[in-house]
Amino acid sequence: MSSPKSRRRGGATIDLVLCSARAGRLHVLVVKSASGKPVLPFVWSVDGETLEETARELAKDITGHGIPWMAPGVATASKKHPAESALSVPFVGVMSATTPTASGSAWVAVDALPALAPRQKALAEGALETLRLHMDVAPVAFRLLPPAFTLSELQQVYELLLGRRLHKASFRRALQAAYLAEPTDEWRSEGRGRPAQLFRYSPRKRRGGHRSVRFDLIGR
Amino acid sequence: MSSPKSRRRGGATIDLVLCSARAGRLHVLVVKSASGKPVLPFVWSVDGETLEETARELAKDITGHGIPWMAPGVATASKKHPAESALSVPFVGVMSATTPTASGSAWVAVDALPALAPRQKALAEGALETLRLHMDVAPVAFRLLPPAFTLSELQQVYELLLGRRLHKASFRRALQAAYLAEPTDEWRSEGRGRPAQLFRYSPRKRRGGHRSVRFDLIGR
DNA sequence: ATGAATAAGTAACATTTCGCAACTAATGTC
DNA sequence: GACATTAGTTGCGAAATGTTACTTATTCAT
Repeated sequence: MSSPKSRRRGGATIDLVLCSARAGRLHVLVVKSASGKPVLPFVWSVDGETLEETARELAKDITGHGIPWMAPGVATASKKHPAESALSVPFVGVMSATTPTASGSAWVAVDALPALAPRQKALAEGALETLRLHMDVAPVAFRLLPPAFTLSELQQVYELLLGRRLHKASFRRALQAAYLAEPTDEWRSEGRGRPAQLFRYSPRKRRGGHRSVRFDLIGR
Repeated sequence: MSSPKSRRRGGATIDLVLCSARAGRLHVLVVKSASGKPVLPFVWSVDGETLEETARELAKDITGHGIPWMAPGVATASKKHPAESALSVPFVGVMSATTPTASGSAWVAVDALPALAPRQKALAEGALETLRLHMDVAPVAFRLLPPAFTLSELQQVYELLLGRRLHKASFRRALQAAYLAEPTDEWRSEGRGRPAQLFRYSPRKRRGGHRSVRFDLIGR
């Protein structure tokens, strides 16, 4: 897990919570530790690099791909870490469920986690909150999907993140008004029902773009 | 800065970015280090305590008061720290500008910071982003005010956080619809103009409370 | 005192957004 | 071909929001 050049700077590890959406549930990537137990990927903090740079390198080592969106999570020092690190600085990344998963790693649902070390379990469970915090301001939902996706898929991801069902027509109207997605000329037939048009994330420059006051979510 | 019981766990410091709003600008609390230079309050991470617990204790030591709202910031390992800590875990707290400031500490505007160590300067400059990230979901603006405040004061804090002017009537209607503030029977005369009624933050149980899709802020 | 200046607070109206239901369209299954 | 299933659209009433204008209460200058 720890490359030869790494030093145990500060006894802090960078822990990765890589997320994808499968079957309407949030999943995180789990690997096997040297002792065979399931762990979130982690690495000792490396001098001379940004924490996020280190996290992205680790992610690339594990998945073989760059991570389309990533944000820092909530640093945690309490509870037991698999490598006994004093402090974990988590990074929460998202990727498409269609990205091939390397052997030795597995996607597990966050609401049915295996026997992770307590700290890593808490980090994984905190990932959804981090995603929710950023989803209004960053293309989190879009990055949980492959480059081409259907609007139903996008809506399902939003429903997963928000934890509630959405209305189809309202969802599409709002999306269109924001000029965030562009239709491609491709269609996908999922078996039953009418084929769906594929869209691409392509934010166009918008006028206005001023955020308004939002009282409705304060205090639960 | 570092109490006798503290150990340099992990070479990580907890750095405090205490914020208040004064004259329409965001201010942070700066203290004098042993060598006389201005620094953000910090402490070496303490074993057996939650990071936030440690941060709250430090804040109480510095200000003499509890902090009405606090959130973890973005952990940073790059740039120079005043104590050469390998890693900073910042906490961003807010308090009323009316809270008496202890001697030896001073409020400075974030857009006119003194010669802080580069890392702490970056932490202070990142505070506004952290506040913005949470303001829709937590009573950040209310906690930047004293328990009793006028609606104009509240609006000014929102304008500071959002970075733009708001319309008075819309602001008040939205606030009323959210059942977040309760009028007191007190009024305050600020010198010129009609006296303003004082309000108190008192979130009442609301029906619904379901958050909606928000595309309008994605991708700047 | 009277009235200008200033700031708080309200009312009314146009515009936009949103929730909802009903509808059309394209595909697979029996 | 009838039917189930999923995608996508349309129209309407309700609710939220932006804007302008107005009223109320106070200080300050004359």
